[in-house]
Amino acid sequence: MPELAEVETIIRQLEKEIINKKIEDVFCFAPVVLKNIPLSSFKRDVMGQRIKKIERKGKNILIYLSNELVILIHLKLTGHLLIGKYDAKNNQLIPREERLKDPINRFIRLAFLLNDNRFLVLSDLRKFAKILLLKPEELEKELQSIGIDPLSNDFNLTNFKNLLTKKRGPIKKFLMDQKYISGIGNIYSSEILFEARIHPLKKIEKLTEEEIKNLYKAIKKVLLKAIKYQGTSAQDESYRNLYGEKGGYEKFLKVYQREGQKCLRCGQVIKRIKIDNRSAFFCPDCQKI
DNA sequence: AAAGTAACCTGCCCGC
DNA sequence: TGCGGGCAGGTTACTT
Repeated sequence: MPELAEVETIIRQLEKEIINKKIEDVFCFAPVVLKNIPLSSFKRDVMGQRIKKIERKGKNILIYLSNELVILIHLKLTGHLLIGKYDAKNNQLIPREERLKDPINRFIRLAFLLNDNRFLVLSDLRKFAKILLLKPEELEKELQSIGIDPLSNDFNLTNFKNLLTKKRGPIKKFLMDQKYISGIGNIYSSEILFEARIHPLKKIEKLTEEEIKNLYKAIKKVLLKAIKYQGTSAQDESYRNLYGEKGGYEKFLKVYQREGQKCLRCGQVIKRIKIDNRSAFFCPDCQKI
């Protein structure tokens, strides 16, 4: 579900909504989401703590607590973080029957009750999402293999070129590999390569100077615009922001999920191929191999 | 060491 | 109508 733009949108909304709130209670309906700690310990360590800081590392959401512990949430493919879905009258999570009718809320796996009587909820159809509770040193270890953030100041053309020398093979694989650059997934890798006019199978070692520069610019351009429009909800039950709203970037997608449709730049038919078992969308005319 | 594959799960859609 | 196969935004563990 979420890539950098979607997680960044959620982070900004979380900062608005839950900073300094206290976690009063935790309800878990699928303990499988807690990957490194039993529910009972998680509740013990988290209840009564205040939320001090929210951060994004790649696609990871970090919630810093007043007792120095950090909740790490990764939404994987179908996770949603939602706020405020609760039964105000009874001051509880909306009843199960009601939840199951709602396409997003029917998959609630874990809920935090906050001291403003709202719930922060993790919904996740496929149960791939993970929640970890970490000490600072554990967090550091957990994040050590996460690559540079493409929005950070350190992500400049020189550093980008250096990274490219560390890997060979299809450029799309490189863009999606979180240990080099963090935050780019299947949607934006296709969109970035279209913007840069580079074929997704183009080998890193065959990229020209100009292509590298174009790719660098395309990464920033596409991601910033995607954040501006609060991410992409490509399918019906896909990404939602903290308030359950869809993203606004779908209407700007040029190739992703446009197989068989005409390229908006040249009219050629958009193709889909498999790279590393993931769909890659591209224009065979605009994007050079 | 890099590359491929299965696995984690659930639901939907398509064709037969 | 039912069933099987393929598909889906991500990552990791295991095998070649």
